[in-house]
Amino acid sequence: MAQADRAPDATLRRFSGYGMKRAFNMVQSDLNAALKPFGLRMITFSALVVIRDAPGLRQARLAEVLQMEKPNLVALLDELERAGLITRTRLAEDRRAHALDVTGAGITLCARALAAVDAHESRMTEGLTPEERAALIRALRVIETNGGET
Amino acid sequence: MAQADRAPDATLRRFSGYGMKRAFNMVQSDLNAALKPFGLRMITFSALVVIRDAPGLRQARLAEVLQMEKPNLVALLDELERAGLITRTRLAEDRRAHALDVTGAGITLCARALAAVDAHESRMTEGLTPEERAALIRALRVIETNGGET
DNA sequence: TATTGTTATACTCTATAACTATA
DNA sequence: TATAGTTATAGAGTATAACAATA
Repeated sequence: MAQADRAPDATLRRFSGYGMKRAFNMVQSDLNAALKPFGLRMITFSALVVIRDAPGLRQARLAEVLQMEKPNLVALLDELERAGLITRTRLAEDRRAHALDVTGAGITLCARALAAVDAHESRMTEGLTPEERAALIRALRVIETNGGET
Repeated sequence: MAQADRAPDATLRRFSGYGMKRAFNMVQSDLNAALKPFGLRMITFSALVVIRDAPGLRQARLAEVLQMEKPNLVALLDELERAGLITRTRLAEDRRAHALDVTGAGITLCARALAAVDAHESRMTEGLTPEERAALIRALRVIETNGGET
């Protein structure tokens, strides 16, 4: 009878990682749906925002910031470049490197996508107070930092 | 000068989903490392725990609980069965269905793996008070629920 | 007809090795 | 010799269609 009342995943619910995976699955599908009208995915959106906020940065640095391997960045940037949202410019001071910059069209799209992602964030955190949302983001950062120390 | 002080991903840091992805990446790699000595991965561990806590449940139900597609469960259960941790038994009342159960060896391994995952959880949430950890889990559940309503 | 478990398959994400051109 | 970007490739994880056995 205690057994019947217990959710089958009650043991797993005690772990923050389980809740994170399930919550993130929801976030991911809602976010990708929100970005689809702009021709963006979660990862291309992230790259676009970072390049906009750090004009001229190199690919190796972008890979570092977004915690991805350089090879996986290539197709992604090809995609953004083909869409006319960013440019790759060979640097005069080091002709191996490319400077990344957002085009005018990219800046416009980035701003509109950001508004859509703000709406997505509001949807997903509905029911949380601003303080609870801030505490969530802080707690996630603590976990990220703890993991990075390994 | 304001620009120089700003992290390249400061705009993204305002979104809980970004923090969730980064935190979860850390959780996932630490957890998989913690489970490796037991021959388990995150997903096989989760399945093992759920089967232990809900003996006799069917594959379709397990897929539902773990939010995965039935075809993806097959290889996973083959793996647990080959390792001697679970059994699949044809049901007399519905010979299409399989009842899933954990073996004695499975129960022992499950208990030991759970202790390792508890230690992992402590590592990852170090620096958070018990109240902050509870609030994190609650906030993640709110987000999961908000997503499910879409 | 519908459902359980299964097979086959494809698509995304991620990780590594090795190449090229520059330094 | 080392580094930036690239190519090729392989492994997870995940999603869908369709099948055999059973209801």
